[in-house]
Amino acid sequence: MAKSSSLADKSPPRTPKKRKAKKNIDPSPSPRKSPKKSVPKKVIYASDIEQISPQNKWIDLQVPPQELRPSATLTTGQSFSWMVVMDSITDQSASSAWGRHNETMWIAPIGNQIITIKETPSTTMYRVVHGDEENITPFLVDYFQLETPLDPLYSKWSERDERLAKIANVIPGVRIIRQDPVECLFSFICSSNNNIPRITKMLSSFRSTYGTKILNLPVRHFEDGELSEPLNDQEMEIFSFPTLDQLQGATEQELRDMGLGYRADYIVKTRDLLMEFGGKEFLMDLRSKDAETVQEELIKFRGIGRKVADCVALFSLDQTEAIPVDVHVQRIASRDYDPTLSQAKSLTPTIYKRVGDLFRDRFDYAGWTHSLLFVAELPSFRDVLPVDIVEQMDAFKEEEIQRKAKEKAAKEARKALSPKKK
DNA sequence: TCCCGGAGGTTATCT
DNA sequence: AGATAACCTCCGGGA
Repeated sequence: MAKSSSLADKSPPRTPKKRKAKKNIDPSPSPRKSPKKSVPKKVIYASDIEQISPQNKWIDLQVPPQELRPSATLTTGQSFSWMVVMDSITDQSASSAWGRHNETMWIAPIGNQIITIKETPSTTMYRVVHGDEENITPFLVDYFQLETPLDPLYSKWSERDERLAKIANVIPGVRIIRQDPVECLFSFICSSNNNIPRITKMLSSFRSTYGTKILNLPVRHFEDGELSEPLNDQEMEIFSFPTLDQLQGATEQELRDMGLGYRADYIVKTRDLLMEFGGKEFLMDLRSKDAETVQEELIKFRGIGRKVADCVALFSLDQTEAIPVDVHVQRIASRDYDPTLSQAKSLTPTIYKRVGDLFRDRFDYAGWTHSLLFVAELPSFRDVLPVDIVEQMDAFKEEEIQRKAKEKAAKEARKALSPKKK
């Protein structure tokens, strides 16, 4: 029986081109890579933002820390839209929200609005910086899924897992955000084999190339603890995330030139297939489908494997049991639930499911649980965790280094022994 | 200074 | 089913 499916017919086998022999074929060897001349960091400063649409007041979402902590929710890598707003000089502001929990203020374009969020000790506030104030509260209640009480989930998880209980105790309010599926889909295609700073950069140029300009935000320089005056000559342009329609003209070459790399091809093909399937509506309909169907449908898109599919499912399609398994999640599972997992050579489909099941078997809303455990691993949360938890993490990390070194040595030895086979 | 491997994966090919 | 190489690009650590 022919092994080629109709899908395979459409995508010709990749030409077995070999890797380019030469490594650095960069045509322009970066004229002068200015040697670490400390570039002043551009920051968004709170008092500058306050002056935009001053008639719009801060509104209290009336949600206690146990139910929502933006500092632990916007920093987990589930959304690439939120930017840190610096609200004091002591704040060592980063430009992206990734991995930071000491911040208290953020700003993001959501749809065609720009919203800023402020975390206080007792609640979370928001202010509409740009756009219609109407109905933003219900929108944010939906966005943060506040109708799903988090505290009872924390309690149930904690009963089930002593270690998690210790973490839950010190990291309240980690939630899954309910994002726009189209944005989520394209964003996570960009995340493959990639790191957060670069993903953020790629998406930023993606937005500015195809999205709609919403507003200019004033920026300042921050260097050596000094904050400059607002830079009148440069502002940060904020764009909406492009709609499917706005992406119609995008070509692979164009996307490559933007620095998306081989993902350029994925974006174009996914756009086309999504149009064929019915566009955004197709994705919205998946919200009411079961987990397997959602996986199955998402994996049909180019550039979307299990991991990315589960990201999209969890972060935008209401699939509360979806667990995006990456090397980090596998580490957690291996360390805390099933040591035999460390034997696994690679993240095969079987292992992938096994890892996810370890969470799903223990916890309701396992995708949400995994997020809390994932957050706990971020370096910036070390100082709030109990000592024994941190020690255990470090010990395992050390073990892992040893194991890897051993594996590497064994591999080298094998290679040296085996007669070079071409 | 240069070079290499890894970074929150996916795809195709080969056992 | 599992293992492996290739893939854009950027960046930090080791030689």
